[in-house]
Amino acid sequence: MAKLQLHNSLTRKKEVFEPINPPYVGMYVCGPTVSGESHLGHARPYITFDVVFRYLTQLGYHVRYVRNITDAGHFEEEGREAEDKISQKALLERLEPMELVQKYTNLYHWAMRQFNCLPPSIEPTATGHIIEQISMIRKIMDAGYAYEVNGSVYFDVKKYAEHYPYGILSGRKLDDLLETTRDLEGQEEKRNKVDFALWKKAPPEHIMRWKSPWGEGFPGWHIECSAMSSKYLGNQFDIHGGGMDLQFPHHECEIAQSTIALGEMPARYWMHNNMITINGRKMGKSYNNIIKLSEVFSGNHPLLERGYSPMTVRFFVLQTHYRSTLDFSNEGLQAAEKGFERLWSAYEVLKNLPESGADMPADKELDEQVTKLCRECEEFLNDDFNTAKVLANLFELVPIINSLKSGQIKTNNLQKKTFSLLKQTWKIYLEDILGLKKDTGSQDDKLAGVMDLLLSIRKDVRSKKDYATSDKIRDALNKVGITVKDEKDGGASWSAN
RNA sequence: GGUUCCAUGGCCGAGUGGCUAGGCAGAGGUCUGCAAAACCUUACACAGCGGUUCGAAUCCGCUUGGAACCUCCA
Repeated sequence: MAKLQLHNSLTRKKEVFEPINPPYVGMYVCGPTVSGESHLGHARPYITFDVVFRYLTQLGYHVRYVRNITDAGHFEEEGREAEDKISQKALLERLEPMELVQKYTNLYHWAMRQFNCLPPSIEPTATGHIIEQISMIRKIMDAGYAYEVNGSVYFDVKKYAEHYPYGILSGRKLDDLLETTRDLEGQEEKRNKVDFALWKKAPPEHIMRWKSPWGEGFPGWHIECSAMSSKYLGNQFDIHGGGMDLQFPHHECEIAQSTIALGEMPARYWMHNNMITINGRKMGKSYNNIIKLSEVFSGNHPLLERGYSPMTVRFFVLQTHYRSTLDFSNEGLQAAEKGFERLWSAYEVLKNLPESGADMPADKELDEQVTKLCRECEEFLNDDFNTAKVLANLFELVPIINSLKSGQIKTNNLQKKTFSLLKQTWKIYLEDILGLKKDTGSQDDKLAGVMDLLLSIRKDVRSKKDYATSDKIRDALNKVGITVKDEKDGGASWSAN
């Protein structure tokens, strides 16, 4: 079996994946800040790492997948809004901070279910781990790499960089940073502008606050991930994932914190997904170009021609390699929608084909082609999770599957084992690993019953060549969004959109 | 300004030296009462200029254009 290779941001190379304690794998992925609703850009890492989680599991690893919820709020450390994002918004919305956090956590979970993302093994919250964070800060202070000023604690980056490779992950050089970092307000307390906060003193109006050895305050921007990942996965674990925009400073700071407090780098493999762009520009609050997930689904947004289903979005994301940027467009989504529909209906056809095949394939070439296309899927995923290539192979199998159904390709053209390999491949890759599923339409049993009746009436009138009535039924159904397709054997199928 | 990355056919997107992924849209055909679907065939490409090589979308250099990070960010 080929080995799984993944691109390690730390070394900027593809490396063979070797877990620290096989068959166990620890994976930590930076989760959302639940101070607002998730947008399309957020969907990418969660879908990406869902596939990583699923594939590692498929390979037989016992994966502990930890994905945090940032509910303590990252404050805008340097200036402009020197206040906790969550509490600020809470005031505006006249909600309790935790009420707000709960609301958006629920929404986030809802969106993840829509995308068919498996829940992580542990989903720790920052507010639930204040003690762990404080204790980690203390270790860093004891080691002499952090200092307290006016009830806040900062990490001494300059000192750290004298002994450790600060910038190892992001390729930054401290000197460059010292030169180029802008002068912003609220920096006076720091010894150097590259220092970052481990603990922040809470101003009087700040609602979210906890007691600490340094007075009342709240944890700094980066410490929660270090504290929680080490608590649940150990000082060093296998994979740390997140968006590329977290590589610096967030993940670089995590490395510094863990190196001092725990004596080693937190993760061996770092994986970063690229951004979703819109008109070539990253989707983000500061660019004012975000489309919330609920808006994507409903189509209720000026940039959207209409809504797109969660599976369309998932498919759209998986058609691109996770380290490339993915540009949003209505055209792209609509192409994805059609493509996915075609792929999925072929899968349904395949599922309904009876197990068959010959002992010796009548068409050896075809048999080999099918086998190759199926087998390559594993190879592609092993090559840094190339979901795009897996989908391409499945698409290449679509005409073969459809022809098997229509009889243009006889089932004895394939070997029995090839036939079952084909079925297995689609089940495992499409459903289990890529995590795609049928879009849940509005169909219910009652509708299905009504449709059965209508189609059977229509079949009767067609047998009498009463095409006027036949077309009337089809046209009327079309108007309410139900498509009827006549099939060669005289039957008909329908689908609602 | 510093660091890093990208530039593929009408659109989206794989692809790290030779064997021209794939999807959507387009064209022609088969099937069909018609339609849809399906199936078959098919046009369209590697930003520009140099270089390395028997051979480059793929390696190197330059130019142009774009992006990300350096501020919260997936």
